[in-house]
Amino acid sequence: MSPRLDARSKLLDAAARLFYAHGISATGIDAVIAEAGVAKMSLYNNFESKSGLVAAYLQARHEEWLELYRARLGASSDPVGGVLAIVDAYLDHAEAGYEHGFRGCGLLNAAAELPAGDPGRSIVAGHKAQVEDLLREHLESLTDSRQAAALAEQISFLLEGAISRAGLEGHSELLHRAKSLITSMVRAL
Amino acid sequence: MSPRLDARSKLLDAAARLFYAHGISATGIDAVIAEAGVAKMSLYNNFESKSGLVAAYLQARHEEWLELYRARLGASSDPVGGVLAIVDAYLDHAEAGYEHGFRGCGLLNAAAELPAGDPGRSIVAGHKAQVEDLLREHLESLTDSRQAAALAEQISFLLEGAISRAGLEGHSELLHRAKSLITSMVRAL
DNA sequence: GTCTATTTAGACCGACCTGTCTACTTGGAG
DNA sequence: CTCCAAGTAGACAGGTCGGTCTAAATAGAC
Repeated sequence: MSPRLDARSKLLDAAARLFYAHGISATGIDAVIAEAGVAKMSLYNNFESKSGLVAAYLQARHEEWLELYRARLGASSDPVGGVLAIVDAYLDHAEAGYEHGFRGCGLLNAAAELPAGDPGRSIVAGHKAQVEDLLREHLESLTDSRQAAALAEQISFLLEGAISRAGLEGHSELLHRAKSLITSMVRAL
Repeated sequence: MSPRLDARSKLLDAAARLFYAHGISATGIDAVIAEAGVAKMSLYNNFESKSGLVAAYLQARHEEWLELYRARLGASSDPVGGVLAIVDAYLDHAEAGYEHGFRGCGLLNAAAELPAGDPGRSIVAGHKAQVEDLLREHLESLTDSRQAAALAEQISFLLEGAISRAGLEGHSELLHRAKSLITSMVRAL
């Protein structure tokens, strides 16, 4: 691994921890490089600016979720399992060890503090749309496409709400309740 | 109205606009007093610190929602109308004129950028819990208390998710879709 | 008209912000 | 061994942050 890539990944790891725990604008450059253990110039050699680091952070969170999803999907590939893999990906995220507790979806939290026209908000909106799309694809194996689309929207709302509420409470219990609700909805098809 | 209270309400109005549009940590003291048209010392005569202003802002958003809800509730007081009054309160909020577009629930957005132990997060969690409680009370007139509690949780998740997604897209369409979904769920009881 | 409480504008403080620059060290490829 | 890209530590700049302070203006109570 080239040292340049090494510094870059150390910075992304540090940003992931600090941005998630304390928020983006509350986290300064100096805190990120101290947590990463690299020099300030290594940040500016790998990213255009703090905004560039933020964009990379958002992209990494999206890809991290996709990997959790794919790992869950590998285990079972029937349509019901596919829907539950999406829920479980969020559960895995919620139950990963966080220094300061679970605080909800990192992407949604980031969007909440980005200004109205910021490109980062599009990344987040795209992630949420993709999740709904994956839900719809699995559901189309279980019912007609009209109902699949409606159910995908409904389940994505349920999931989103459960994650937000769970993040406010700091633990994953509400997310488990959403999972059992979604499970019975999908099994009834 | 005493001038002191006048300055206080001008500050709260300005904070409401700026905190909602640009986020809390991205909004400086100087921006708030410029928007309010008052002197900096008027802020510190009325609030202990910026955190004090933020806490008052959160409280005001909660009370603002309660007033929207009560106004909607006055129109129709059957249980179904009670549930829909809650949804409509959020719709009224979403469709109020915002300088930079609808950006979701101001309370949830604020919580997203508050650090883990901040008392402001408890205010937000309390608001969400109270909304679920109001839902449950209305639903208990329509079904047994066990199902009322389960449905209240489910509807609060749906609402929360729809608001977040709608905020990402900048308009209230998704919230209308959630309303029609909730309407048919409640009418079926 | 006088007194008192409040608001005003703005200077000021130390801390922190993002971002740049320099000068030195390191380590792997040829 | 040499070279060079990448890393290092840290000073530095210009700006903004939250918060304090002062002195002048103002307005209501008496």
